[in-house]
Amino acid sequence: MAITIKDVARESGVNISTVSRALNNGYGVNPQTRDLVVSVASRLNYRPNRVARGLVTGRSHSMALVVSDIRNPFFAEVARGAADAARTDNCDLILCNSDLDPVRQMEYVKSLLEKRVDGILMNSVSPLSAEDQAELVECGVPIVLLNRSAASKAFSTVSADNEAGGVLAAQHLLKLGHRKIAHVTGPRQHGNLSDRTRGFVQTLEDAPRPVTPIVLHGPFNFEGGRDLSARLLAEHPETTAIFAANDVMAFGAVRTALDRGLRIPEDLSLIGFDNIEFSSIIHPPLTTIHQPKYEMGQAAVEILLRLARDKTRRTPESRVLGVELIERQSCGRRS
Amino acid sequence: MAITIKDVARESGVNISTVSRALNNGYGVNPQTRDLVVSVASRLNYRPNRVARGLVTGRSHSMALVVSDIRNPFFAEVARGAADAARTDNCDLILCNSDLDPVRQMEYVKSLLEKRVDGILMNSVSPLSAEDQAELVECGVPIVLLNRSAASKAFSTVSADNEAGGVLAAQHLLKLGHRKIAHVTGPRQHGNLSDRTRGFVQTLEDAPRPVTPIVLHGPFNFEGGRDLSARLLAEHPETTAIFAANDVMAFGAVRTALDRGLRIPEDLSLIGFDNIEFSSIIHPPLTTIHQPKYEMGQAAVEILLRLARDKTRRTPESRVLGVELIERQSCGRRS
DNA sequence: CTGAAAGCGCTAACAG
DNA sequence: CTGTTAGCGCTTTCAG
Repeated sequence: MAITIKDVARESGVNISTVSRALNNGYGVNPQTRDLVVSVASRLNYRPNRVARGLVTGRSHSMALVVSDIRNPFFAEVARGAADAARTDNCDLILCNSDLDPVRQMEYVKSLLEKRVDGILMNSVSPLSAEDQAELVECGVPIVLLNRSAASKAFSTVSADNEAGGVLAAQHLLKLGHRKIAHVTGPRQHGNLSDRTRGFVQTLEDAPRPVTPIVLHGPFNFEGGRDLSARLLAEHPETTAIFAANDVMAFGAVRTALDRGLRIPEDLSLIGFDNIEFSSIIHPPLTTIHQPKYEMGQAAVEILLRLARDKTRRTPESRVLGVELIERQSCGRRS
Repeated sequence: MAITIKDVARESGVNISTVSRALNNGYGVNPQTRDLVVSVASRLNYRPNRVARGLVTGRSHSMALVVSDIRNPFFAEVARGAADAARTDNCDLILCNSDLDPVRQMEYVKSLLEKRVDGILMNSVSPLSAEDQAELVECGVPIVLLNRSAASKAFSTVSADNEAGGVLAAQHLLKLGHRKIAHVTGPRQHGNLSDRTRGFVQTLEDAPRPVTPIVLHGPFNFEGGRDLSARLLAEHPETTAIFAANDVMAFGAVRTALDRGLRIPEDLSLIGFDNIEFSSIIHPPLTTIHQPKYEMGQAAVEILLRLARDKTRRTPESRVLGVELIERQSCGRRS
């Protein structure tokens, strides 16, 4: 069996509680005994059993991240921010992939609750039934959501300022003189996306010389971007600029443009959203709205940590982080 | 306080050990009492405390994944495979990012050992000192490495057949008639990479009409691929094909080629390694050697699971998974 | 089939 | 400053 606090106590000739004190806060213990205990512990290669400790303290020192799929570079970046923030409090991060399947998501959450995680960071609760959502609110473990959803008054949330991102995209295109503008995006119900769309459309319509963009909804992925923009350019070949709801959809639009022999940005301007790493690698480097993904993960875990400490007043807390226009080479003046 | 097994016992009028039996294996308990207990438990919304259980059973039901950076799409894919495999045994996956910093890596490992994880999946131990490596071997927790390193006889390992990948790349280029061939890769000490290089170079040299490739070492990233191939093409403009040690380096080479006005594959053929998602999205779609990343994560966790069960004979176990040539559009016949 | 009791390894009062 | 003691919530003999 592994070596325990008892062994250290016996070997140092003191009581286990003294060992515990010496090894933890260390205060209220004679420096000499403390040193002795510490040296014995290290000689025996003692490793405190944190699960035992967790049982008595009620804190597991672990947080969980439930995302649809870690292979999505957006979530990978969030995960890194979350893991780094967790580490500052000696917490570790449990990774769960839900594929947005409500059943899987609840299975994971239940298992996490049984493991007594100190907090859960989730990308969405919208696929969940009302009962399941209610259960989460009541469960006693702090939860922060990675967006603002209808149900989110009861949850803490962290999100980027999606609407402002839409505004930025519209302003940029307007400034470049575009008048035939389109927007390809994901499903209508998607909370974050409709904020982007709203900011974008409104800004265009409120312009001195108003523009009414064409808005197309489809799958929120590469194929969606590719197919939607193919349809768009077939029906509206006069289009000079496209705002894609995220970078991957923009990549799909790039593919379509290339396939149709269009040059970017000479014939078609393209603007994305997210600023994932590959937007600077792809050709042409993509102009996009930067979302502070790392910082979002970080902020979420910071909230979780605070909530985990204050077992008393646990008011949901929300943060909206700023976005930024990253000008690269996929947008040009109206041709 | 949360509701415990005692509450369920009291409410059902049986002893806690009966509750435990009823809720777990359930065998050796009267079906009637079992049903009663189950219904009471669900009525009270009882959540078994797995940390308490872990304390007595000695299994935490969690695995850890220590990678350099989850934002690397390669590791994200491995992570997904690992998480899915872990889930089949109700284990969860703790994510740690080391940035290949030996200090950080050992900090994480120690913390994981204290948490009594059932196994650790690590991308490398080579940055660690000999003492640290020895400590890992002795630590009593199964460890599997994501490559075959010098020290790895003592560890279980899972890796792709890197050498075979190099062979495949060489054969493909040879078949297309290339004679002026180069290889851009990462640092010399990198175990996996030297296997790729060896397979590649040897195949070229053993060909009926032997070719001696130019091999360039540099940073194992986009910039490395970009800068190395820039140097290469400046000094050896006659080069018609480049094998990059991974896709991201290949993307760097694409950038360089485009910057120099070269067309791919007409003027320059390019082949990568990994088959990350973006290699099919980039233009032109990249021909590459597919590494079964998901399956590697999966296989590693399967080994860990087996080792975690057999606390007795724990022979390190190794698996080498096959690779595959994915033909896309970045390679053409010698121009 | 069920109950009683011991104990996993640790922390946290409470005495002294 | 240090030892004693009582658990944390659960599983697991061992009796019955």
